[in-house]
Amino acid sequence: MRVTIHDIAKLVGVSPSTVSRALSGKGRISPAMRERIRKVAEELGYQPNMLARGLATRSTCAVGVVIHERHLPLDERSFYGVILEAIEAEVSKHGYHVVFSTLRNHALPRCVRERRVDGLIFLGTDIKEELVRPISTELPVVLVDHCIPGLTSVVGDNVGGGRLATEHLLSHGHRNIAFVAETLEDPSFRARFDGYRQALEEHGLRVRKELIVEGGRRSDSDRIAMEKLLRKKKLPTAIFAANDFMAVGAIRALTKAGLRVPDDVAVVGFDDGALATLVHPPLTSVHVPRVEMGKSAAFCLLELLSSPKKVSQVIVLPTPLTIRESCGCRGV
Amino acid sequence: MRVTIHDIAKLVGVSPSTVSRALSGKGRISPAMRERIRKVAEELGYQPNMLARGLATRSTCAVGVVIHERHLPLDERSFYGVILEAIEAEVSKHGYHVVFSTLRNHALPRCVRERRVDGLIFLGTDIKEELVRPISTELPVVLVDHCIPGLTSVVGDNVGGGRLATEHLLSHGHRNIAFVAETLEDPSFRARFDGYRQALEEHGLRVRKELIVEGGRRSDSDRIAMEKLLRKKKLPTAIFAANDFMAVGAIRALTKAGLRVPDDVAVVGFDDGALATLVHPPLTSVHVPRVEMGKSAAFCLLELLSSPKKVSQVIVLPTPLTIRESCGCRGV
DNA sequence: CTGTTAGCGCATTCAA
DNA sequence: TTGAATGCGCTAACAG
Repeated sequence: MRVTIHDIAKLVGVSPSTVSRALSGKGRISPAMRERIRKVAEELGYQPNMLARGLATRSTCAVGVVIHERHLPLDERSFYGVILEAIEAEVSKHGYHVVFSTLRNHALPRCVRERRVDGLIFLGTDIKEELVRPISTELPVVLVDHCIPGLTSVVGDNVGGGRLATEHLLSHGHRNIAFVAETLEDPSFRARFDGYRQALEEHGLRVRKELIVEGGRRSDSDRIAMEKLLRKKKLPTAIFAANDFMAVGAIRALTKAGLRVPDDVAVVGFDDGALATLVHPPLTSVHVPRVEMGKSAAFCLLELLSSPKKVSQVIVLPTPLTIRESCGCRGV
Repeated sequence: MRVTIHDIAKLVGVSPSTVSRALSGKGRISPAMRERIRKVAEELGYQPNMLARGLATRSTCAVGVVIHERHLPLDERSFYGVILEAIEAEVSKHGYHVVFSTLRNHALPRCVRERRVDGLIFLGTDIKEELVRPISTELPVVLVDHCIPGLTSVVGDNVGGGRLATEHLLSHGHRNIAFVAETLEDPSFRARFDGYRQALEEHGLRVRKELIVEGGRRSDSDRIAMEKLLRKKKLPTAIFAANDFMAVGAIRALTKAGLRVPDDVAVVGFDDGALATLVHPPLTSVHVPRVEMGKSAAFCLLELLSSPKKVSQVIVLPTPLTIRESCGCRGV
């Protein structure tokens, strides 16, 4: 049995509540007594049982990080791992723990049912409003990479990034720019597409249906999409891919087809993750600040936890373009 | 305030302890009464407060998953994300939660100090024995990707995989096979190297120092290593890379240098993650069964949790070679 | 400033 | 089979 405040109280000759006050930092207590108790606690190797404390204070000092299983696996293609990690780094600084869980069938996560967490961060676009809104009335909730009216969320500037990428290709003189994505049903990809459209329209160009290809939500989505694209009679001179995975797939498919990147077809991706520098030519890509997104989400949640009735906000993080070579620029 | 067993008790007209028995499934109770209570609980939307239950039963229904910060980021280069996910999938089936945390400075993870978890899974090779052994006397511990005598661990067959990869290259007729790694200080990479050596020696060949290159623990380790290698007067005809990241870097560096893969230099990697099919040519790689590793680790831990004094074991998972094209085989 | 009392929500004796 | 009493380890309200 581990040492409790009772053990310390007995040893010091005070009451347990005095020990509690000395150790929890709350409540008035004389500095001398506090030091004495602290020392004994230290010597005894006392560690508070946070579950007990939580039961008494009705707080858990834990936040849930929930990701929908559709966004899995958390492998080389996903960037939620980095966000998870950033959240953990941030909340742990403030004494909070991370309960990681996967959302299956849009069912209420067990960690909230069991009241194991004080707040929740949802990762990804596949979060149903019907699920989140009821939760948000009981617990502070922060969304990452997704927006629901009235809820605090942290997102990258997908529209702006889409414009940036497209404008960059336009500035290289391209007029036939394809848009390649897994699916336009995903809100993030849709937003990136909107940016693409805006940029085109501002340049007096129209979105041409035959230049939009989707590969579907599947592991070989890139291959499917590129097969569709390469089958067209007239190939685009540039491709804006909705994420790095598709961009890398595009480069591979183009190379295989005997086309040179960027000379025959330029490619720009979106995410700017580790993949971008792993391919040849190095991928020009819209940077999504994943670490900042995680940090920011954690920060927002901690804020909500400390001041319950804070107003919700949408934090849009900038997504600058990281220029490498696949767009046709000379290597930096 | 959420509904508690007292509310149910009052409504049904029984004592709280009866409700507890009915709902927790433990203790004798008449089936009729149980059903009655269950129904009311259902109607009231009762959800047990697991922290309270944990305090009473001194169990948390949570396991900690700890990764050393050196193995971060959890980005496209890491495969611990997948393992984490597999662990969560497995333990959640049994009602357990995952507390995810990062190990900094080899300090005792807070989740164990605060007794928030019933058991612990350590991910990665960078786990000091001095840290883990004391913990393991208090809590069941399972190691993934790392071995410490007397502790249960789940690892891939690194030595066997190293042999397999090397033998495959030997079977292609290669005699000058380089070994490229981030660092041989890492036990996994060291084991893969040992497999490489064994295979060579069994074929009457010796390890040649000039064919072993390390890039160091850094983000551009692949570049550093390949620069070293390409500077040699005599190039190898094949490269066995200690992981996919280095293999991909090798392919990129070779391509850049005007060499063809696999015609001029064959390449085999290790991990067989998503990267392997993202590069051109598709990477032949030793498969590390990450999902199985996670599942297996979770299973071991759950077993230790249910039967406390189970003997420790080392589970070695097979690492077959996934043949694609970078080794010189025709595409499958 | 400190001790006493009374829970937090649940499980688990022991009687009945 | 059920109820009453007690405790898990800690905090908090109220006295003193």
